[in-house]
Amino acid sequence: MPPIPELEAIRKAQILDAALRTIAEHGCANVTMDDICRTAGLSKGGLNHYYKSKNDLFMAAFQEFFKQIFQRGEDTMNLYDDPMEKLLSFSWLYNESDPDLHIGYPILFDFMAIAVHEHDYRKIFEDWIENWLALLKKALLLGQKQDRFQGVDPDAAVMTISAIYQGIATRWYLAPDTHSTAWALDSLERSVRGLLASYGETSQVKGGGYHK
Amino acid sequence: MPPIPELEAIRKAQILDAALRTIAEHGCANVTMDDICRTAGLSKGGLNHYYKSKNDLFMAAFQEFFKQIFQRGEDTMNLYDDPMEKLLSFSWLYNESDPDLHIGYPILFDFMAIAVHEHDYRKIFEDWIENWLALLKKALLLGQKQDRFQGVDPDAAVMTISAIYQGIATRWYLAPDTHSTAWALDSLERSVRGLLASYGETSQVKGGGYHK
DNA sequence: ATTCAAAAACCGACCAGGCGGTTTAATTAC
DNA sequence: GTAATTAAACCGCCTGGTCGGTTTTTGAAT
Repeated sequence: MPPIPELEAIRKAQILDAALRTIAEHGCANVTMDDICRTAGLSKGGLNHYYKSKNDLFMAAFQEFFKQIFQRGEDTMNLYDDPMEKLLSFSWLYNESDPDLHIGYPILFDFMAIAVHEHDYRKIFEDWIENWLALLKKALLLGQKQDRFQGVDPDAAVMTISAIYQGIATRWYLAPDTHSTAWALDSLERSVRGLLASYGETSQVKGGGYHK
Repeated sequence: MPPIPELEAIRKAQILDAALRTIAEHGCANVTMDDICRTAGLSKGGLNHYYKSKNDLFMAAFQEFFKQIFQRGEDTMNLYDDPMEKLLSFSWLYNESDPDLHIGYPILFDFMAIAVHEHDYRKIFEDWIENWLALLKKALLLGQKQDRFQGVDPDAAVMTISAIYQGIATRWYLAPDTHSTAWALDSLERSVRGLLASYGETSQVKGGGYHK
């Protein structure tokens, strides 16, 4: 008989949270089940009751992670009305005083390294990206409904914008001494505005030389 | 007696190459010394003669990797005379039929995941980035000497350009089904041109709303 | 209300396998 | 013959997963 129906959900959330924090601290390669047990305040057997294997736990933890991060992005974007502000609303990714990010970035890097080799993990990553793109696309199409971003190819543009976010994030997090937050924010805005403007100037940018 | 004096250099190169290929195939977390030995055509004892520990070998392998990649970037860039062409000359990073890249990307992802936690690794990454930035900066300054890229802040701009390369690369490699090579090349060119143009339009892009 | 049985939740000692590193034996070159 | 280099057997540690046992909770029976 289940003592309380929601106990399982509580325990699982507790374990996933512990797993994510432990992975972020030690890195996937070095983390042991014992570490996670200790962080979660459970024994090996107790943990095993909810997740059969290490891989099961990791998969669940990563999915939970991506869900949370995306939710935060969506919520933050919805705070803005202006399409361009929506597109630039993910600047919270470059907030060095946000403790969640110091868990999130290590996990993301670890995850991508695994995704290179493991198909299941790669699929999760791809789906996550698809969600981001859909979110950005909504903002971009809203702008086009207001006669802005003329000539912009929505699908290609949101892929690029999202990639720019990621590129800046990579440098901002891994080489913070040289890549300041101010640089990240300025770069993001310049790049995104520049990209969108590039569609307006010419329908085909390829092949032509650059003449100021 | 060493049959040939330069045997050590040959063996080390052979081992490093084997290590890089093995890491790329299996991922850092799963690779064993035995794997590398087998790939290198050496025994455990033989390998141990040249590299005392796994960590020694990995450090050396990663340094070798970054050296090679950078060398290739520098060589390729030097094939071009036009500053803008130089800035865009790293498009070989998005050549899916280049077998070296299918070794390079896995290694880079693995390396970054480790660099998050290990200071020594992070330092190698930062130095590598510094080298790229210096390379790009040379091209950009050459352009400014030709009265192009006016108003562009060289240091900030090359950081952004380099970050854009990385962001596009991340998506292009990890989600190739949706992020085609054509998209990568087009995105790169649009983003870089757009970024550089953004400096010319206004000296301060921040704070203002976007009005088409 | 109290007792009791059954099921769920939880614990932690234990085990087998795999790993990095070491040591010992064999082989080669001169 | 000897020194140097390679090969392979070996060792000890660590880890993930198992498994019997223990506690806790529930619901029914008295």
